[in-house]
Amino acid sequence: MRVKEVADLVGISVRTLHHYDEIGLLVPDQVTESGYRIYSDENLATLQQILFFKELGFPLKKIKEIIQSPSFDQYEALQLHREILIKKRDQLNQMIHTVEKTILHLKGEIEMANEERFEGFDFRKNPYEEEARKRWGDQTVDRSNEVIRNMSKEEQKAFAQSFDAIYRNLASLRHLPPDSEKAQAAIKEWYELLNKINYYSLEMFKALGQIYVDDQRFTKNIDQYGEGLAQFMCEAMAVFADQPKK
Amino acid sequence: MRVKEVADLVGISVRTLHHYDEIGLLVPDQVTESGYRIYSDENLATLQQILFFKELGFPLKKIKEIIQSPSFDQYEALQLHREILIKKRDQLNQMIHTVEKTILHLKGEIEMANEERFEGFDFRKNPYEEEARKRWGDQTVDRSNEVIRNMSKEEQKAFAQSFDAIYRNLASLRHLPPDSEKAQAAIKEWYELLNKINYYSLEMFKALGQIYVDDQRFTKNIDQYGEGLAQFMCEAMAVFADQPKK
DNA sequence: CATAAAGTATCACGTTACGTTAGAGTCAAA
DNA sequence: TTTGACTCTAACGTAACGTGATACTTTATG
Repeated sequence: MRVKEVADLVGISVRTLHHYDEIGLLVPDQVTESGYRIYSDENLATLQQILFFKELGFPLKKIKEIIQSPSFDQYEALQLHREILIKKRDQLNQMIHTVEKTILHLKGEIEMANEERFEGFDFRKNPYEEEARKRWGDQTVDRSNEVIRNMSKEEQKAFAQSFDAIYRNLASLRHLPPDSEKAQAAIKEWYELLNKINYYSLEMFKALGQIYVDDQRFTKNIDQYGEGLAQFMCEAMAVFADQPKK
Repeated sequence: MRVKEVADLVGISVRTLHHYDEIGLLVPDQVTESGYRIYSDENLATLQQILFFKELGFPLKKIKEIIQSPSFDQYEALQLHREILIKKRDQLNQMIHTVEKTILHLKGEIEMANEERFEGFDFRKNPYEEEARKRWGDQTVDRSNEVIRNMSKEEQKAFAQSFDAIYRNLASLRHLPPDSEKAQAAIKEWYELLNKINYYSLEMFKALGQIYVDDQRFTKNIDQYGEGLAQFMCEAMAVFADQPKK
């Protein structure tokens, strides 16, 4: 299928398909000698996933990460889609209820507080991002794991020891406030060590801390060094990332 | 209520509130001497409307037009909100069904065509725009009516006569194809006459033609000159607006 | 086969709706 | 009084296309 056919079938623009190709989000399986994009059935299946995540409010960059994640599984994604759609339907029922209450309020039949006006309406940041991260991990983490996998045994051992040392140090500091000098010094070491493996911006670093508590696998692993360490690190990493810029 | 309180209550950013004030979409009822915005309960009610239309995919510019339309009525808007929410809920049920079918397809239990993958998903342009236009009219039309109302009686009479003449001419041409030379010449006159009253871009002109058939009031009025004239004009105006640019 | 219209490509500026950062002023609580 | 939170304006940046232009390709028809 060429661009117009796909665009018409799906209800998006040709420009959108061009754009998705450009950014590597949906690359057609084939391109003719004259440069025409040919989309396969597989491309269409992927497009469905893309459009669904987009509908849920995910930025394209994030969608790309998700569907290209090693652990991404189409079947699992569809299960999530179904769950979320059901959740949204329930939310819609709540919204209908709120609007109905507002109508009654306008007719003077009931009282209504300002808070009630917005019940069921959720304008905050994409609430489904957490869900996706839990299922498909974080690309930065995945890349780090990849880098470590490609290290020599000696290098791996050296890093493992550094990891161990820092975890132990942090475990011994976890009774301190996350923003204390000692905690922050240890976190700085942690930040620098991670940046030896793979580039982490402060923002990524902070998000990683959040993953430590959100993802049971990380929490379990880290809390071996001391109960509550994952939570402590999460907070300390946020402080570190949020410190005033120099 | 000041910006942070409103932002936290509703789940939007302070920046958004600033932006809405800047573009005149939501202007706080009060501003302190130090320049602080103070939002009233009435402002919150308007914000609810704004956020709802925004959730439905309306551009802010359009939302502004709607809520500032002379015929905008909050009660009516809430009724529409309720209708649309119910529609969306039904659509969600369809989407759930489609996803479930996709899951079965993936498990090899059923066959599925490409078209079926996207059933219930609607990625086209805002489908609720028509609904809103029907209820709250078109700002350009409203402004034209306003201009005419402020004309002297002589001017009004002169324009009425010009309107009449063009309608009659077009009525006599409606058996021709909308893109015929004669039809297009008459439509050009119509375009120029309207632009004497109020500025119409080609895009607006085309949208106005659509209003002639969508809005019963216009259809009735125009079809007095000849059955099907509104439809004919709609098509001819679209041709005129879409003609190659010179 | 020739032609015209529809389809397709790339390029690049424009649009919309904020997000983000910076620097300065204001408010409220301790 | 001090400090931290809040608020303001200004302005650049970002994401995701929309739009218009120009040139090449494909398809259907006479």
